Amino acid sequence: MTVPQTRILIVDDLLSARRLLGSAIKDVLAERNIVNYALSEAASFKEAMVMLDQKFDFAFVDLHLPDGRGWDIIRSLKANPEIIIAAVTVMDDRKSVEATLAAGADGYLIKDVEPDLLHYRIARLMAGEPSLSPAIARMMLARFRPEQDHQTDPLTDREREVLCLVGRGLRAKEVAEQLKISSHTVRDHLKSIYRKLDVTSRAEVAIEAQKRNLT
Amino acid sequence: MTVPQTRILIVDDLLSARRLLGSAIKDVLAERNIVNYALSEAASFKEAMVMLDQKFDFAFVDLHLPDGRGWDIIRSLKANPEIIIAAVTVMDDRKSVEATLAAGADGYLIKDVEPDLLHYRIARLMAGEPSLSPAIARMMLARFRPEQDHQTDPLTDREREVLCLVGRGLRAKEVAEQLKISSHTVRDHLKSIYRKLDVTSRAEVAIEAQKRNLT
DNA sequence: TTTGCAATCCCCCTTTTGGGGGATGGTCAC
DNA sequence: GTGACCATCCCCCAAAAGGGGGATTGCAAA
Repeated sequence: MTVPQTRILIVDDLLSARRLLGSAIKDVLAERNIVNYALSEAASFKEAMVMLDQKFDFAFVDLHLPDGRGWDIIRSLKANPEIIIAAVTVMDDRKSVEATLAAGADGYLIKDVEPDLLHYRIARLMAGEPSLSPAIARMMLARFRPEQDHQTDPLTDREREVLCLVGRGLRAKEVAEQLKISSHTVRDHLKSIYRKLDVTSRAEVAIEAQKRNLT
Repeated sequence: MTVPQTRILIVDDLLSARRLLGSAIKDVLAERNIVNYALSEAASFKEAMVMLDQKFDFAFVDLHLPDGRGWDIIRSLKANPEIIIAAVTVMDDRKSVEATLAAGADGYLIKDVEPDLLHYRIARLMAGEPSLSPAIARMMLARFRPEQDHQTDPLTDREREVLCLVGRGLRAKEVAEQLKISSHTVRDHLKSIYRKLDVTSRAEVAIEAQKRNLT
């Protein structure tokens, strides 16, 4: 029997949460006929940190620990690129979600969900598929949509074009060549953009362009 | 009986694909005890365009039509913000996926998938949850990860600080005040950043800062 | 110890920007 | 036709940015 052991880590300060997750995970493992596994648990940030030198195949990490940030644990665990990590937490705001995904999480499980759904998501996750709770997926989708309503956007079409190009880092002269207009005109449009968006530099314009997904 | 009718649109140039989708959708509708529905089909971009004045509750749109781009259909349909749209297509590259989500799609179904899974995803989608095929979800996740390893990052800590502030749109003088150093020094660091990142303007620096999540 | 590099400061110069002005022709609504 | 925009072009000027140079301190590695 030289089947490599499947190593799983659960990080959560609440015993009940660890139990719930643990049993769901065991169910999934049983379904997949995996018997050779080791399930480790950490009840705090500190406990987790001392386990980080070990290699795990899967990790379920609560983001809000009393003594530390789950994101840092995720980042450290991802030093092993093979690992699959799920963030486990209550609902969070957009910035937390993005930070979590940026840290390297492959899934984002909302805690208080029906057991069936939890089981399903864990199964998918362990099969190697990213798994996001619907609310999280919705946030991610929103990230890709140009957020400004076209009604509220005070910019004209031409100004948006200029915004886009300047947002890519082009100088006035380059934008002028691209649009086949005078560089004077480019700067005029830029002035309008500054006025309308209340900014005063190209760096800010670049930021605005990013916000509007005009890359 | 004044229950409002559920209106569904399928856009695909292949008859077989329309049949497959249609039957899966009917199954889901049956499951949810919805009998009062109308299923419309369009076999081409042109056919779809003439139907856009109608209001639909759900739409399943193939992206690659012989005579037009599915994205444009999605964008038009989204004029009704209540609609739920799924892009239906074969696997695509990252830019297409992003364009699709930006156009307003709530789901992204890969065509040649097991019928069970298709059924499941459609059910989820019609329940109002975003639904992405695993491969698509993976791409989206990748979008959030900082792509450069910190090892390869040639910038010093101080330079990263400057990068961050300039990336927020501050001018040299303002950065200098913030860091309590001379504006000369700020510009020196900026020069190093330009050299190391191979850029030549603050706008580009702002873009880089965004990429690195140093907002 | 010498070498290298990060961090700090300064000077010079040219180009670009930011902000103000004015001008023309076009379109669209009232 | 008279405003109200929009897009286009131009001028001026001060400030900022971009790109060289040189210099010092301190620290860590070779």
